[in-house]
Amino acid sequence: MNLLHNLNPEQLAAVTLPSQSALILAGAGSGKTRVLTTRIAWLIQTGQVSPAGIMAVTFTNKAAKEMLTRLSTMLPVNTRGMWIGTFHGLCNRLLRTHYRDAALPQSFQILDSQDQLSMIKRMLKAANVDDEKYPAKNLMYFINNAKDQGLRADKVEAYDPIERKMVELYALYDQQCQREGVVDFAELLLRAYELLSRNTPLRQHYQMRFKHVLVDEFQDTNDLQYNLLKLLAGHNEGMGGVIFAVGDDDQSIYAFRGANVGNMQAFERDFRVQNLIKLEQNYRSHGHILDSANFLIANNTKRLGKNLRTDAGQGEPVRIYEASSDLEEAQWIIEEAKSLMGEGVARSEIAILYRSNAQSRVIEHALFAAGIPYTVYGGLRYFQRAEVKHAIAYLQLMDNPHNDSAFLRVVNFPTRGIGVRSIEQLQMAADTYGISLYAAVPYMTGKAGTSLGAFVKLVEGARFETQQLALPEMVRVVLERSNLLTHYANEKEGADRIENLEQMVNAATQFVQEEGFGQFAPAHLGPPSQAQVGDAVVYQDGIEILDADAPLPSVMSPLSAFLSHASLEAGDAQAQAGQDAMQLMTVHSAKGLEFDAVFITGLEEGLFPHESSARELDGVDEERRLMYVAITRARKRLYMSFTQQRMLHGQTRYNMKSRFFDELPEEALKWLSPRVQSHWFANKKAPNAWDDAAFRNAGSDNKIAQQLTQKSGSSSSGWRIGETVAHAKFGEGVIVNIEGGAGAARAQINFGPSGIKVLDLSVAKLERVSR
DNA sequence: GGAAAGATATTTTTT
DNA sequence: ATATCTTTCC
Repeated sequence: MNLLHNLNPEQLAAVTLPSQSALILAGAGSGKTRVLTTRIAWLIQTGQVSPAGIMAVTFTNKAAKEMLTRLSTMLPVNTRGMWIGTFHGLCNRLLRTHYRDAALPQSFQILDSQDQLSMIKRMLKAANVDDEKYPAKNLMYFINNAKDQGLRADKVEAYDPIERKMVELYALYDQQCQREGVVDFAELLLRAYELLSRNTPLRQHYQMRFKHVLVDEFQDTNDLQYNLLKLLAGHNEGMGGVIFAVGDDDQSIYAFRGANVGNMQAFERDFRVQNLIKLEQNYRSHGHILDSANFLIANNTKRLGKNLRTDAGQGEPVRIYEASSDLEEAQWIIEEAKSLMGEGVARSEIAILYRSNAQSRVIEHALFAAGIPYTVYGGLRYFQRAEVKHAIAYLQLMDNPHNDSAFLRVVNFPTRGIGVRSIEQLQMAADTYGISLYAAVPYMTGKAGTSLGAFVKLVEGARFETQQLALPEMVRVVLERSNLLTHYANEKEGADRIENLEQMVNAATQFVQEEGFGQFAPAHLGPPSQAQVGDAVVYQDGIEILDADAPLPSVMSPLSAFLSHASLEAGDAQAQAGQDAMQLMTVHSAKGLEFDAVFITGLEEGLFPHESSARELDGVDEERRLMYVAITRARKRLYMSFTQQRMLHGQTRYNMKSRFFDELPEEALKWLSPRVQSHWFANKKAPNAWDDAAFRNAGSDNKIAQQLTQKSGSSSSGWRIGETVAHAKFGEGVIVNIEGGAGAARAQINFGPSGIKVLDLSVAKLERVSR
């Protein structure tokens, strides 16, 4: 079978590049994943590298899985042992293998964001810190931010007393984590980075091993991730590691969580990239859609530069609708969606996108009322649910009793008469001796001592009893001994929770099978020693290196592995009923997906671009990239909508239409509601709200528009709240409020950049812009 | 220990 | 409007 079959010239060039670092600028829908996986397969097939010499990094488990699946269809190799995974997954593997060198306990556990926050709250309380002045969330952000930049507390520069205190608390937090044997997400990466940078033989070992490092979504890397990659490639040591980075600066939408697009330019410079390949052939969208995307994104400066092209025809125009309210916007979406489904478009091929989650509600209501099946992306994932986290906490305590977060979560759940008072005492004892809560239990006396002692016995008993058991049975026993099942059985609404708990046995079974734990030593042998596995233990300069060919089961117990898995892979959201349903999601979560038809909703100033983006450096550029991502999700049909009036935080808001409309090519658009001319004011043209030609051209589409057009009344002044008007000095604005009766009416008008003005309607010269 | 009332915050998200 | 967290009261 020929791997290179059906690749276009750019793709082919990228796949078959010589062994040098390269940057692949891969536009939306340009076959990025295909190039990445084919490159790996090609390198292996041509004998340039063995599967063990490859590392491929992604950001999400989904992307990693996708890569593995595709790779195994291309090559007859066992992908299980390969180093393909997320940054966090691979760092976890590295740290498990070298836990001693990384100064971690063998069964260290991973805190998810929830655990991290609760741990910080606890720490603030214990340290008697004013949580008004130092909110736990801020501190968490501060700590993660520092770690994402590779900075320990002693390296963070503090410029004021507040920051100095935060740094102090950061140090305290790290100490506490170390004491408990837990690491947060950022710590996984930072630890791995420090491990490799301090331990030269180890670093060199991996540098020699990974001849080719491939990185997906490179524009999303943060500073720490980039530095880690540099380290692995032996960038400063002439180790000749080769990085194949694939990314798209135009789709960089995660600056808010530390992603640094600048890494792309830095990479080009640092690695003297001679091979910059642009994948600009788009295989997804029709012409008008692609033109819209190209036009829009051209408004961003600081681009590496890229223009997508397609062989598909122009296709349908992008349809735009101005609704009178959010409710009516939802109504319109449903009408259009129904007509699409009438044309044979599957429900699951229709996506409704919004900038923020709060917008989904109205749409959901409308869909529900119309009886159309839909699924909302996001929401609680399986391993995040309270009952599942409780069960996990018992397992965590059995594997590492010093995890205080786990301890506190279940010490009195289900209730066993251990109240706040007892916990306070216990906490004090733990603080006094600098030990974990679990370890402090023996110091407790009296009634508290008895009940806490009973809890410890419960955990120890469960551990003892399950020593001989395989993971799924172990889970089963824990569910029963913890009394979680009985507890929820007595609850009114406990049925779903019980089901989720039972589900955990299946999750464990599946995990054991997929990760190959079944064929290795059962749990009662404990984690197999390296000698038992006998797999490539290398000694260099007295430092023991378990070669990473050793699969996961040889470096950790099934339980530890399962707990890692629960933290690193939170699982799916709702048990998705397999039925054909419309897809609702934020623009962010739509990244990487594609649909036949896409609705981009709420295109209003303040919402999209979001108002908070105005405050951030290059914030609007990022919003524009977000819009670019949204547009490029669509294959055949694209709809955009905005509304004059919308409920937000319990208040009615009147927003202007999004500036992004002015950045789209007119000839690709079809305004379904009476046309709002762009830039008419700047061009000194008369407003022509009722563009008759456009209206007539709208044809059948407009039946819906007409039906839905708001008929509700204008005020006695002749103007209506929500209406867009133009003023000679202030430009376009939206009427936010009208005060006073006929004759003496004044209007509050939001002119966006010029602010909100109160104008006397009998004096001010206003022009209608729409309707 | 748990329900009820009051306070608070509300962009985007993965690991 | 609403969800979530905190305080207050039985």
